[in-house]
Amino acid sequence: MTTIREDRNVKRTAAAIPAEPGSDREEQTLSAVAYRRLRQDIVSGVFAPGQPLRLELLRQRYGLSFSPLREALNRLHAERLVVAAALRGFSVAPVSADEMWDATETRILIESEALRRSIANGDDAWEARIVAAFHALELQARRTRSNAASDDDVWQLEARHREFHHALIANCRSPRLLGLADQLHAETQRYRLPSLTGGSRAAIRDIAGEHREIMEAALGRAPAEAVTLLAAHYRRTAEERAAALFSD
Amino acid sequence: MTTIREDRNVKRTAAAIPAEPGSDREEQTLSAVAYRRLRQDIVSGVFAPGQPLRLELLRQRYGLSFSPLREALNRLHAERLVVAAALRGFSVAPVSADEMWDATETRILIESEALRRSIANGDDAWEARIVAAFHALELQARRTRSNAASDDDVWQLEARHREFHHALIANCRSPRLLGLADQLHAETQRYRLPSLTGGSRAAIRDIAGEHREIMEAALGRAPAEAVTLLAAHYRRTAEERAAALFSD
DNA sequence: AAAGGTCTTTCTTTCGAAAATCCATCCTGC
DNA sequence: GCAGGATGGATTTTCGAAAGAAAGACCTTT
Repeated sequence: MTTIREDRNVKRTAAAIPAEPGSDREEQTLSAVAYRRLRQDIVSGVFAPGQPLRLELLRQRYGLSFSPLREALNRLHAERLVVAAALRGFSVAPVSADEMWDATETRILIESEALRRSIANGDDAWEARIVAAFHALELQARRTRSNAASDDDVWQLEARHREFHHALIANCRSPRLLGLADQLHAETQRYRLPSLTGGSRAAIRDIAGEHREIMEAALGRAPAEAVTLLAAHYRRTAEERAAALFSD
Repeated sequence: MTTIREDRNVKRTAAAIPAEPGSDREEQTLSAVAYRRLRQDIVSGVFAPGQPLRLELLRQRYGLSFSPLREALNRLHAERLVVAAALRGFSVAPVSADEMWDATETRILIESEALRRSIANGDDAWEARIVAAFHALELQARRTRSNAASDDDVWQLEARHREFHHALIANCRSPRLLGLADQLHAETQRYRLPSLTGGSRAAIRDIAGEHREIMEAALGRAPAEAVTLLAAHYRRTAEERAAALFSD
């Protein structure tokens, strides 16, 4: 009891300070905390696909009350990461080959268009961001592959990968396309294979090379080629995952 | 004692009846009621764009408590129909020419792909549904135009229009594309002009003719042509609305 | 022993109030 | 006169409990 009140007072005070730029800003509401943490835990597989998300369990895990949890679950439901059955609560959305391919092809549709527009609007800052993201991704990939990769290394690699793909389409000037790309990224991310993250199969595919080709086509203002390469990149990833997860 | 048992038994029995098909099924939860009604009221302009959605107001209007209202608002937030500011509540998403065009072009992207796939997968039932929807739309359009159109006529016309466009893409076999099409339909519907619904400008454009051409291209298995016509149809509508609403 | 119905348990959903926050207004001190 | 801070009312957000529904346990009856 006391601990809770103390905690909350601390947060209040912190929230009153107007968010120093550059620093990790304090979350504004508990609903936002619940949303962020739940999304992360679903995408990263802490909760298995199909698993019922019992409110009492979540309440204990996150130390929150029902209201913010239900709000977060409703948002995730709209994003297709959880399914809801009336009067029977929420579950993690199930996975299947069909769902994975639907998410993958929809992602290709969205990001292809976003990439075309991003190239058309491309400027110096856009190019610089892509080059920087590619470089950071390569460094982190090497770091993750070489020595025994820590969990943080794997997490960093995913963040760099996300940033690289986001940088490519960042100049498309469509808030909807960017939002959908983010959402579909989260959905496809659920099919990521733990065994492959730094494993042997990765060597078969020259992922870094694929990234480089996409980047060069984008910077060279060759939209058709860039889109073809990007689609192939995503389809290869999906095929790899389908083969391992659904044993086609 | 007895009363309690009776009450519970009565409700059990009612709930146990498995929702007679065709009849208006009882809404399962109050959250679902709140979602449906709020969405309708936002799309149809009962709440003006930008207007704050005060919870107390909504509570009185719908006779619901905070919890189901907040859940509905969160879902609508994910659909971009309402915007949320932390600790300052929800507002109806504002409208602008930029937003309208983003919604329109995104809708064209989604529905074009869905239409291509729908044509590729098309079967007899799909064709029949399109023809039936087109016919029903024409009848209702005539009914709405001829005599003094009642509010119900206008509402019916919108429903027929929605069903026609939905029938075209219904066979695409992608739950995501269908869901996004529905969502983007709601967003673009907000820019509908009351003055034009049965008004004079409608005569300038041969909307029924555009619909017929799209249908014929689809039934004739000419995906490229169908997609071109559909995109032109949506762009013309958007141009009309931009001219009237944002006085370009 | 099986079928059918009733009770118990578990869980979701809803409610109303309490806590926390924002915003506008007013007051104080310079 | 005005900047700056306190104050009050309106509003959102959160909480914990009560109500409602589903699933399984249990008991009766045949």
